[in-house]
Amino acid sequence: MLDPVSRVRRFNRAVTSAVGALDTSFLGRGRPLGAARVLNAIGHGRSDVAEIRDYLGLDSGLMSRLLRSLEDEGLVETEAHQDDARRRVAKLTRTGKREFASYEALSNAQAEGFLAQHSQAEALLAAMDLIASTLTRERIALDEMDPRSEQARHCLGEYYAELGRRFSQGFDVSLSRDPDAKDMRRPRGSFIVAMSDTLPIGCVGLKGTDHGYAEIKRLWVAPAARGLRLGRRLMDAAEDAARGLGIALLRLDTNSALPEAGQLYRSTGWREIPRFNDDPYPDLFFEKRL
Amino acid sequence: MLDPVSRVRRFNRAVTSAVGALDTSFLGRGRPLGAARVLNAIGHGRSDVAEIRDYLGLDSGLMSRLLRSLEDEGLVETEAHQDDARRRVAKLTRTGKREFASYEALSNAQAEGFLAQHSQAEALLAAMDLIASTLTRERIALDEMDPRSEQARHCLGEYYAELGRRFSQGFDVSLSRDPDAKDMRRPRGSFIVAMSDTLPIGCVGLKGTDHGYAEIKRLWVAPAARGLRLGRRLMDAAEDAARGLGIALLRLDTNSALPEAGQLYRSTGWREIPRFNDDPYPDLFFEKRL
DNA sequence: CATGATGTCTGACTTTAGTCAGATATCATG
DNA sequence: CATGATATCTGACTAAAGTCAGACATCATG
Repeated sequence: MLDPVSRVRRFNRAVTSAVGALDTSFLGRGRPLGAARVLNAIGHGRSDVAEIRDYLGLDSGLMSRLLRSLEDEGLVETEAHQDDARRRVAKLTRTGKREFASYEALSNAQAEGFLAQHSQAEALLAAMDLIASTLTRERIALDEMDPRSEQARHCLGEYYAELGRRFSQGFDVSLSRDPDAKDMRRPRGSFIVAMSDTLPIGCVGLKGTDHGYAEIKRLWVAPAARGLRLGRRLMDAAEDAARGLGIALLRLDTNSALPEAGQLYRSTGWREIPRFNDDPYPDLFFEKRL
Repeated sequence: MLDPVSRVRRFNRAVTSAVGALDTSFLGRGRPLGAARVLNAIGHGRSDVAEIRDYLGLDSGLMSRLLRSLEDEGLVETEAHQDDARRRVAKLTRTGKREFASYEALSNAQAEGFLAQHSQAEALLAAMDLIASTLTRERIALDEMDPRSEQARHCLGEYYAELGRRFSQGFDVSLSRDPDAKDMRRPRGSFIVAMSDTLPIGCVGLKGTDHGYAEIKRLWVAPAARGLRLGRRLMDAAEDAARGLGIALLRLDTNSALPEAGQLYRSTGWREIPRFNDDPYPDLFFEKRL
């Protein structure tokens, strides 16, 4: 059974039984799965009852009873929301935090055990990232962030590392015109990170200049997220941000060693123009009027 | 959240919710999940009631009732086992087969939809194969097969393709000493395929000769299964087969462009020897006394 | 062929999950 | 401050899954 559909279904079977095992491990602490899921949702920082209900897809009556049972166990306390006394916020008690930590330890041990099965953990992780990104594709959020934020810095680091691998002469940020963070923050510009769940998987910078145009910089998509047309989404978001800032003309530079980038630009209304800066790395220059 | 454990857990979350969605699609035919799972197990060729119960992890009482409900629907018939009238065998009626086909169509459509999400389906499939092989690692079966079987021929085809990619001069089977299938069948030799679920993911041949030794040929592990120490398992199985055939001396040839193979041989008791054949491709020769 | 083991079935349960219709308190609005 | 909307809770239910003890037929064995 080697056709694509069979391979996907083989994966589904493998994963379904693994998920079953994962569930039963969550049952190991003498609490039904529903209650365990609520406890863990609270532990992971979801405090609003409606938010938890929504996240877990529960009926309000069921949710209420699950919360009550956790309260009876002394793991959770609820109180009215500060701004709106109809809403309730749940938080863990000291015992609840301990219990949550046990679940966390269980999950971590499980994850470590899985990684340990494989002598090439990095390949395994890359495959998992790819699949998780695909599965959560429609939930990839493009968030405007400070270019100095942890998520942005992670993306930039990966971006530089990849340039270093793909440029025959390597890549040294200090030789390139590294944009000032201030230029990629409102009101001069913007920096957008694509987040899949908690993992940053792509970014793009909009860098304001004093020359009547803004530049697109640092477009990067994680290997795990390629093929999802995320580059296009990031570019669209950057252009939207530019319009919002009243910018009418965009420019960018790139390198012919990154053919997929050039192709993306050409297919989305960018026009090749002559060199407009003296950065040593790029050899292709584009412009787009919004 | 970029550490390995967080990445595994992100994958788990993504996959858990996807599996949930998969389950609800199985509910779309107006039958509880338990009954649907039994019906599909039978459709996939599991006929022994005990086997199904074991596969699905069901209590015998529950299993019995689920079978009864499928019988009441006219989808399944049971009869006593030929050799042992205590055991029961279940099979699908004509209506049952139609119903099973509907589930199959649903699963296939789901798989196709998933593949369509991704513009680089081959990368996605490779990642799924890798994870499925890892998850089902302990269920990888080493089966002795005819070297002409479909599974064996698939492995050999992949093996030749990989040699073609990795040898600087390419690889042409007709120039190499392609072993006769008869030499890799009992009683002269053996051919072993590693099966993960329905997917062949590795092979090794034991080729009998008339020179007082047998040769190990065609050791191959699918990219999706590398890192699981499957090469070692295959070699162990081949050596066991050789012992079973009363063979006391093994030889093999390989190429220094395949360093992982040479390392495996050296670390498992093989000793380098001078060239013992005139095949143009190998440049390294090993021997092992059993 | 008696005996204990095995595989399935039935009856009588429990637990968990989920649904739905109100009840109650609070909020936003005019 | 009356009114409709919103968030949560309670009570009363159903469906599905799972558990357990014992009944029954059949098998392997000495």
